[in-house]
Amino acid sequence: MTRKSQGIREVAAEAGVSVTTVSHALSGHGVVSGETRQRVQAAADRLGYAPNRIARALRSSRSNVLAFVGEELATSPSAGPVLAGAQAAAAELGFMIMIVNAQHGVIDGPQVEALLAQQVDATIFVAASHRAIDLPGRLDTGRTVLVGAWDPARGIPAIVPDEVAIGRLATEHLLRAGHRDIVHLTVDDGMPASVGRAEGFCAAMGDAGRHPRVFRVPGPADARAGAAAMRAARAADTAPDAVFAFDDVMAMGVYQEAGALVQSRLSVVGAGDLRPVAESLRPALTSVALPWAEMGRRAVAIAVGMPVPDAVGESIARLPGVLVERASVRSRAATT
Amino acid sequence: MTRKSQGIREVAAEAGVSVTTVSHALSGHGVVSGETRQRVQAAADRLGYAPNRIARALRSSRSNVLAFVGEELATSPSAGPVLAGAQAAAAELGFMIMIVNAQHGVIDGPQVEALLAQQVDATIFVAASHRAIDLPGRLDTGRTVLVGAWDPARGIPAIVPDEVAIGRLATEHLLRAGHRDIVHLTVDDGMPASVGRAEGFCAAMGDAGRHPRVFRVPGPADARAGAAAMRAARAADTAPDAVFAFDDVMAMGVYQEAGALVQSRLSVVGAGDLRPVAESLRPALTSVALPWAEMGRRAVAIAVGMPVPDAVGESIARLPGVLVERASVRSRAATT
DNA sequence: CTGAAAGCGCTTACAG
DNA sequence: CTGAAAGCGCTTACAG
Repeated sequence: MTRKSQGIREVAAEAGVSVTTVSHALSGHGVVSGETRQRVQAAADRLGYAPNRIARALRSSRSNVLAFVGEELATSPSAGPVLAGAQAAAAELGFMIMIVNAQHGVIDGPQVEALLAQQVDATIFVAASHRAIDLPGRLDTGRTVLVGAWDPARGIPAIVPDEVAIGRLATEHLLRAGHRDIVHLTVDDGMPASVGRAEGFCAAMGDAGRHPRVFRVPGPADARAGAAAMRAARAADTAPDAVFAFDDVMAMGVYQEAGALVQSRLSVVGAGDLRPVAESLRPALTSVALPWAEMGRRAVAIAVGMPVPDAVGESIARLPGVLVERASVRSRAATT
Repeated sequence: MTRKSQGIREVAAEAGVSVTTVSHALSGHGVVSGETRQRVQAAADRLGYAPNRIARALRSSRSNVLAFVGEELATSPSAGPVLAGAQAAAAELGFMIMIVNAQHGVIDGPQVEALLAQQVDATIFVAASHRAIDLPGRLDTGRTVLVGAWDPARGIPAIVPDEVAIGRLATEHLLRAGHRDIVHLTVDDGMPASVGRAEGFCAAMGDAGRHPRVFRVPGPADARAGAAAMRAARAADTAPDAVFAFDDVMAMGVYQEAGALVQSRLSVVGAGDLRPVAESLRPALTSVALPWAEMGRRAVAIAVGMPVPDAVGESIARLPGVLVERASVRSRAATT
């Protein structure tokens, strides 16, 4: 299996040049004649040679590995998609990803030390929920990027979903379908997701000249909350013809509370694009997908391109969501 | 931030010993007097020294990093939990985890090469669905363990869920609750999960002296399939008093098809413990959780303890699931 | 354009 | 028990 260690020396011998030249030719860093480069490449191919990344890292002090510190890797819906996006981007750039899990929001000290001892080139911290955080000092190396969170106290580059745009997107989709009496069902937890989406909803309704009606219930944003909010909306109101729920799980509560209506004439859109839920509901739920994979990709791009410590400027990038249309929005003759 | 590189030399100077002694003292590999060890330790602590893992890896040719190759990291429900379990176990053992994603079941060649060039000590391959696979040759290094899959052609250690035990567990729970007319709703895809769980169901029913009735519909195992199977069961049969659905999503279909019954007197148990679904349903769904985190832990234990290539013996470990009780199983007077 | 030499930060025989 | 020396496999000034 493991071929008898083919090192740079064997390649040099095979190509009839020095190891220095092999290094130059293969890394593209030195200046080598085209002819030599080809001979070296051919020799390397023949031997199946790939430079030892450990040796390279030790010598050059660039490991080409990125640390991925994820909160609640096991259960957070964002963890997998962000990680997959980051991994893909890293692969394209020749980087590997090393992970550590932050259970219950706390990062194991020894794990962080190990990461640093591993000489990672930068670290990506991924929050389980969109919020402000206080990054542990040891991680604040000047080569860190935050995903799904930001650190108000430090100038760390962050990349988060554009919650306002997400609320707008959902609402405008409903408006385009001809709905006018649209309510927004959400939770009063004061988090960026709920306040941002509500804000986007209100803005879109305002632009359309409609009065935005928002029904907030106490969190957490589960099916029970969705049902409760729907109940409140029906009690307070002439029947709405569409609802924008804070997320897919709350939308599921809407189905439970008003199943017959949803079957017949109430349109609903959720957010989060939680596949097993959105696809299983009937009618299948239209939802705004959060840009998790893209967030992962961007995080890697920033991390890799990051100049040396303290040259980074503070900045928060907000990424839009994307609408995933399924069957829960019926179009309806516009009546104003 | 980054302290001016505190190396083993600085520690040696601080402790007034040689670097050799520092290495011996800190690694625990050499024989050092207790007094010396303490002096070294104190010096290391004072300087905040942690050995450079890259240098250590290069010299000792043990990187203390494990490769985690996961299929469909973004969407597989098992990926997160397995990864979290593996990460926790690795941390305890002083190992780090490096990940690569296998999109659509294919592993990027360059990525695998990079993994090997990274000198990972072993690799853990995690399948998105329980099945037989054919591990890419380059990964078959003699230091690989499979999770959620096995390779019939090679003697690679594998660890999978015990589907039969899972079927048994769900069924026996229903039997213990006093149910007798229990049906199993599943899919005819011939995969280990569906055939194993059905087998466990039949065995448990047999033990209880009941005739096992299994309704199979064409896959995939989505809510539509669950509803169809439920429809078939009701058509074929006097009404069952309980159903064991292949998984939580099919169970959701049962709720959709027979909502009133589920509210009033039909007990149901699912499998997979898909949180957003199981917790959102009403009544909340009792489900058998798959042992994903434990599978991850075990995989790491095997990987770390793995002797040198070709000393490994073929073996498949099957782990039981655990019942997560919620509200969908009512107990009922036993009537035989 | 090419190569001899030093060295990244450790660990590991090997002597003492 | 302790330490001087070699060396892991590369890259990187530096000469030629």
